[in-house]
Amino acid sequence: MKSTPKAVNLTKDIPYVARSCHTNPSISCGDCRLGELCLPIALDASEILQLDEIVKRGRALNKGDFLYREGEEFKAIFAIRSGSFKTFKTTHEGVEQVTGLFLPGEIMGMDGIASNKHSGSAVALETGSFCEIPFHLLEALSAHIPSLQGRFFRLMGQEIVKDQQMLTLVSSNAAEERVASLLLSISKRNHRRKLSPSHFRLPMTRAEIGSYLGVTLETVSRIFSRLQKQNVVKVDNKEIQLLDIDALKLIAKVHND
Amino acid sequence: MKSTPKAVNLTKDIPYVARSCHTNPSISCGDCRLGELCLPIALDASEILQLDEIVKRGRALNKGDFLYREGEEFKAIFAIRSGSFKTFKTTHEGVEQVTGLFLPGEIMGMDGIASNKHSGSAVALETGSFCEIPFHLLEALSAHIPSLQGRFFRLMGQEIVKDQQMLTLVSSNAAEERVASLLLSISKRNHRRKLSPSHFRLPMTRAEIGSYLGVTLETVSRIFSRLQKQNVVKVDNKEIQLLDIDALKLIAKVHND
DNA sequence: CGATAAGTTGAACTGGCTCAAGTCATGTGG
DNA sequence: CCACATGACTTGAGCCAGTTCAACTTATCG
Repeated sequence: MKSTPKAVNLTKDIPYVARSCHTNPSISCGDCRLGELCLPIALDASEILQLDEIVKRGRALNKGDFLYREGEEFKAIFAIRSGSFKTFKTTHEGVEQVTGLFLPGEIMGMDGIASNKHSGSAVALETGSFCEIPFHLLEALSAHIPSLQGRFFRLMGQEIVKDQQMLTLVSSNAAEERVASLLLSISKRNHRRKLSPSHFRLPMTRAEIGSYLGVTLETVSRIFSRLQKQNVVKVDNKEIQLLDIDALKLIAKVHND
Repeated sequence: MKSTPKAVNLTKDIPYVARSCHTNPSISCGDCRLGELCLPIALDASEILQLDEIVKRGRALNKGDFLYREGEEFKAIFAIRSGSFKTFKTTHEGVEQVTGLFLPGEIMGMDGIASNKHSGSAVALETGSFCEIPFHLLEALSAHIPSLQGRFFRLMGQEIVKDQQMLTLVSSNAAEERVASLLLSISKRNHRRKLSPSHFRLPMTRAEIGSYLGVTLETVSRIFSRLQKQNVVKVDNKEIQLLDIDALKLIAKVHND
C-alpha cells in the first residue's frame, strides 16, 4: 500500500545510501532517476551541479497538505518526487474546481509566474515529496545557462499545450470520452516513468475527477461502472486496470499516438 | 505552403511615415503605442532597441489568412498589431475547436515552444497586421538581457493562467455565464487598449464563439437574444454594446475586479 | 443581383444533472 | 482491536439545460 516512509527527518541526519530517488530526500538531481523527465533534461553534468545548488529537497507531505495556496506569494516552483498532487481554484460560491493532476517528475507552480501570486492552490493527494526551486534563483541561473533557460521555456510551453488540450477535451467531448482520456493520460505518464501503463491507482476521489473533467461525481461513477461492464477496464475503488487500451482509445477518440 | 502571398515586402521598402502604430508596418517597438501591453514592458530604452533589431514587422493579413498551421514547424512568436485572430485545433472528426481569441498587443504562437511544432493553427478574423519575432533570436537575446527573459517568463505564465481560467469557465459554468464572461473579457482588454469597454465588435461568428465556449451556435444566439431582452446588452449582429456591466458581472458570477 | 454564409427562432429530444437512498471503505477513540 | 462515525462510492428515478434538426430571415460579397 503506502510505499512511502513515515520517518521524515532523513534529510541531513542519515548517511548517504543509494535508495530509489523519489523516496530519498537527499539525492541530487544528477542521480535522480526522474531526471530525464524533470528540469535537468538538456543540461550537461556541470550545469546539473549548478542547478543542484539552488534546489531545496523538500520534506515529506501527507495527504491534504498544501504546497501553496491560492493568492499566496509566488516564491518557487515545485518538482514532484513522489506521490501525487492536485491543483484547484475555489470559485466565488466556494466550490472547488480541480485544474490539474501532477505525478512524479512533473513541475507545479508555474501559475504564479505571471503575477507573483499563485492563481490556484496545490495539495497532496497522498503521502509524497518534492523538490523546491526558488524562482528568483532559477531565473538568475537561467540567465547564465542558456540551455536551462531553453529548458524552462519548453517546460512552460508544455504546460500551455497541456492546458489547451484539457480545454479542448472539456469543451468538446462527451463525458465518457473525457474519462477515457484521463485514464489514457495517466497510463501514458506512468509508462514514461517506467511504471505499469495498465494498472495503477487513480489518486483522486470521484468528486475530484468529476470536477477536473467538468462532470458530476455520479456521472464519473456510472461511466466507470459502464466501462467495467464492457470489459474495457476493471475498477476496484481507486485501483484501475486497463483491460483493453485500444477500445479505450476508440472511446476517447484518440486515433494517434 | 503559405496561403498568404499578397503584398509582402513592405517592411524595408517604404519610407518611414509617422502613422498610427498598428497600421504602420515600419514603426519601431519604442514608438509603438501597444508597447505597454506587448513584449517590451519592463525593458529600458536600449534594450528595446536591441529587441527591435530582431522583430520583423509583418505584412497585412486578410480575413482567413493563416499566421501558422497546426503541425507546422515553430519558428516565431507573433505580436498582434491590429485586427484580431483566433487559434484553433481540428479534431479527429474534422471539427474545428477554437482555443483562443487574440487582440492587439497580445502574443500568439507559444503553443509551439514545447515541441517545435505548432499544436494549433492561427488565422486572421479580419484584416490585421502583426510583428514576428523569431524564437531562436528571442531566446538568444533573452540570455543577454535578464529583464527580457523575465518578461517572457511572465508572458508565458500569463498564457498559462489565461488557459486555466478558460478551463475553469468551460468546465464549471452555465452557458449564459460563459457568454457573459467572454463579453467582460473583451471589454476589459479593450479598456486596457484605451478603447471603449462598452461598445465593440465581436469578430467571431456565432459558431466560433460557441466552439470557444463549449456550446452550440444556437445556444449563443439564444443567449444574446435573451440578454438583449433583459436590456443587459444590445446586439446588432457582431456589434455589441454592454448596457449594464454590473448585471453582466452578476450573470458571469464575477465578484471581483 | 443572386448565391452562399451567418444568424435567429421554434419544437422535440436527450445526456448529464439533481435528489435520494443505500452500500462500502477508512480511520479514530474507547 | 473493535465499533461506530464519517466520508467515499454506487445506483436509481425524474428532470431540465442545452442539443439537434429544421425552417426561415438577414448579411455579405463576387
